[in-house]
Amino acid sequence: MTVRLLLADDEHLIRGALAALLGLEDDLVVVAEAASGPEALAMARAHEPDVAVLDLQMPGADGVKVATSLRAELPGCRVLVVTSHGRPGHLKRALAAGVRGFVPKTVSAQRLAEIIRTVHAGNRYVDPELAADAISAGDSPLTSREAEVLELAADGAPVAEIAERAALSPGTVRNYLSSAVSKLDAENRHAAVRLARERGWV
Amino acid sequence: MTVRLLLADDEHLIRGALAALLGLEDDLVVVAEAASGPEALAMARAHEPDVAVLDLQMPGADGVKVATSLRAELPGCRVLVVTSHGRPGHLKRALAAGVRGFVPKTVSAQRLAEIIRTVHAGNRYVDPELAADAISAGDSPLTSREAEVLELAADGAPVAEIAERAALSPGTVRNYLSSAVSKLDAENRHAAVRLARERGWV
DNA sequence: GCGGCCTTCTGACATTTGTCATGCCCGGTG
DNA sequence: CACCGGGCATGACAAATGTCAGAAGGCCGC
Repeated sequence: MTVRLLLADDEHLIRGALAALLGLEDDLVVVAEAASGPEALAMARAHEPDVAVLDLQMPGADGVKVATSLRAELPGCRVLVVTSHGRPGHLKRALAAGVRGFVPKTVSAQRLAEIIRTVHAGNRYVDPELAADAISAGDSPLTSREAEVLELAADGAPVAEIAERAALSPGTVRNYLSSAVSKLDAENRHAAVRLARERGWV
Repeated sequence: MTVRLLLADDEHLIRGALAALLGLEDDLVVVAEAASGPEALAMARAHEPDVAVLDLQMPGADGVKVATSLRAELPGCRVLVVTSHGRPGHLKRALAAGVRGFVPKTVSAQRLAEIIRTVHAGNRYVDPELAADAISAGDSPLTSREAEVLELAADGAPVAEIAERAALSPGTVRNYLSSAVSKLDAENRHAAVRLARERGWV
């Protein structure tokens, strides 16, 4: 019994190479490839694969967004996410989106093939190292507004602009930033943004 | 006549897949693989490949640093850099380090094989799109101190800390930051850092 | 329904940044 | 040699930011 695969990754080099390698396994067959989020969705609808192997960072819509849509449209399609930068928060969000497997790109193709079979069999697989990171990083201590404001502060915008974009008073924005900074034990808002990014909380 | 290759990339998945695909070409043979900068250097010394295919972002030492060392130790070894995020400044630095080819990971393996041959023949190859970006981005308008201070400001450290780490007076640091911000036409130092990063100037 | 937490605001204050003018020392260039 | 640009500094001022206290409304759980 063969497993029908969808591969989605914006890097042609990797996608092609992966397709070739996985295709060598005689129980795996790559039925579709995509280079962006929307394309991955379209391909999934058209080919109804058994397992979708998605890169986390793609133009258009990231792996988690695609996984969410896929979950709704093709419940029978298992989703496996592959990523270069394993941030703890991403793992959490991916699992919440119904993703069945989460692995870093540092695994070998051989290993990936095994994991694809595991996922196809209905089991879950999460890279042990990433899982440990996610557990040790814990949950975000930020309230939703704090996270929202912090995100708006990410590109170095001044308070006035953040306030406008969040439809809040400037004073409130400063209060949220201040509490986020103290919760994250950062020196200032910019360090806070960096820390929250590292832990995948924004 | 076969071309002996060194592959260096920290992502096992990609490196392995690439090795397999390039190995299919009958005039290419992968003689060594590495997962980090230092390992790449060691492998190069041990196997003396004709062409080294290096990822730009690797633990230990990045592709450009490795290329520089390689240039000195193995002048006969051509260097080809492959990257996911094609920042204009990186291209410039890579060429300055004696790199013969610079391509994004969005090319196909087929295309990469051709480029390897091109580079091995002594020619240069730079991805046209990246070249266009590099030209339109122009040279960095920052003096070396401005760039240095901006880099130290990257993780959100306060002026006092930057001053200490750069062995400068706080006032001087602020002057440099101020001039960098105005040269980059940014709203504040943090936006300036972001812009400089995007253009590959830090 | 009371206590607790989140959201939202205001006002006040200390600190940090951003900006500008000005000055000195140095290495190169005409 | 005189001049200029870059590196480095200081001092002063305005603006932005960080911190704190206080207060009102909403929602949830007990």
